[in-house]
Amino acid sequence: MKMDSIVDRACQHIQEWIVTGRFKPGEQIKEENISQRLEISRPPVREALKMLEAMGLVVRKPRRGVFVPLLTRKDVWEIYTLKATLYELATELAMDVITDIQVRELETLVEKMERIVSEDPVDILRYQKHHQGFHSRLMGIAGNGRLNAFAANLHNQVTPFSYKSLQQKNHLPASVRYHRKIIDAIKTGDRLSACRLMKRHVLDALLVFRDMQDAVWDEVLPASMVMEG
Amino acid sequence: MKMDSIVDRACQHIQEWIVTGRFKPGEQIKEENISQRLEISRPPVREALKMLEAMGLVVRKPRRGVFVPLLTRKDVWEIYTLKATLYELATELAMDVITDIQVRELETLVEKMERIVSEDPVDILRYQKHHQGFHSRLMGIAGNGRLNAFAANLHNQVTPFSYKSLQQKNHLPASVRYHRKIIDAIKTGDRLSACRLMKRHVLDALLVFRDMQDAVWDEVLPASMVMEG
DNA sequence: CCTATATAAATTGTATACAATAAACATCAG
DNA sequence: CTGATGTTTATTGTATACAATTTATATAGG
Repeated sequence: MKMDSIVDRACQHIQEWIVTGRFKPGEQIKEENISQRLEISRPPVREALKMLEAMGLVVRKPRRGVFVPLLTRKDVWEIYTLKATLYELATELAMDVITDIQVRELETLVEKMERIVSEDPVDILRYQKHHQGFHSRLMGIAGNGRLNAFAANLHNQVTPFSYKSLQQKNHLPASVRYHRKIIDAIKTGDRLSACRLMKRHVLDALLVFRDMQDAVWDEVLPASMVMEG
Repeated sequence: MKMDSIVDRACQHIQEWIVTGRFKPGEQIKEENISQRLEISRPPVREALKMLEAMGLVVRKPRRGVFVPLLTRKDVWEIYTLKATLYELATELAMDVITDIQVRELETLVEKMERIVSEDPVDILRYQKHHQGFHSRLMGIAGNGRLNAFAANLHNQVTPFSYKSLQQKNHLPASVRYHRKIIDAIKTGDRLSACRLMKRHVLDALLVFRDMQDAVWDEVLPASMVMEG
């Protein structure tokens, strides 16, 4: 049963709207707009926006309003540098406690990813689903709640920008190869390789960004893109 | 000039009161208490508490109120595991861009720490000041704002618990030795050693925690303990 | 025709007021 | 005397109302 307060629900909704692109980078988020959309009054909306502000998912210009952040190249660098190290740590922690069954579950996901990429046409949404499943499952095995929450938060901060690049399916083969290597390293207990591969996999997304300098953000993402943390 | 909103000021004040132990772990933070102490009304206080909730500096029990978290052993493990990796990353990033002058500045701080530890009695507060100065300066050189903010946040989460252990001055010699080794590794450009030493230095604090299982949290810290981020 | 200023509209920032829920206490039955 | 139940009180949750500031627009002057 969901007994969240209306503030937490508002927070979830706004976050989803930001991450999925219904609110686009640079766009202003007006309190009254949200309050009548959610049929609540303004104070809870303000509290929700303050939470998102603390999470870095919106920025506040004093006396002007709150806006979806426009990430600079440095922002993207900051986020991916952190994300890479965090996922590396998750891999390290997970390998300390992972069971054979869990390894098999991860490999099953990788096999699904491989199958989807080999098909034509490539079902990107299904690939994304399994890709996210792989990483979120690994995070769960790592068992560090704060690590998980922060990594998910960083993910949400860049998703509105990275979605278009993910559609460029020319990067998928490289992605799936990384996951094959990672799961093989995990299977053989090669911690160092697994960690290094994971780090490089995340960092590779930075290269993807370089190609789409000034893309247009008019796409709307499916709700499944939002990471709960 | 500080033109923060009263919400941000309230947030700062409450955070300081938590980190310095004026609000103790487990204690309830009542909205009206804060509002009359700061001579503002309750809505801004609520917004400030929501920010702190998003930061993990307070926990909310629905319809009960907000409380200063009581960290479990797992919480402490989560925080220090993350903090160690984050400081390791900061060292790595800093070494990519650090100048000779900045290295000298860091070494000066280490020398001051060495001098203070060799004195009798040991001025722990002055030691702490330089110790924090060393790490925050290194973070600044690393140049990743999100890394800095998150590391500071983790630091603030454990400070109310670690303060008493820091008073146990038997750990200081080991601490200062670590910093000497770290700065030497930085001077010689030995990245791997510098990073490993930094990581182990942070993780060492976990051992300190083991000694103070069920300490009493009746101390009040100086305001200088609060990390701005 | 362009620019600057003044006025009006819209939006955020803050306070006051009310409703709902949970904890504390007292009262009464066993 | 102990335990349960009802009442009271305190605190959070939510809504409404008002103040302050900024931006957009319109008008007047150069």
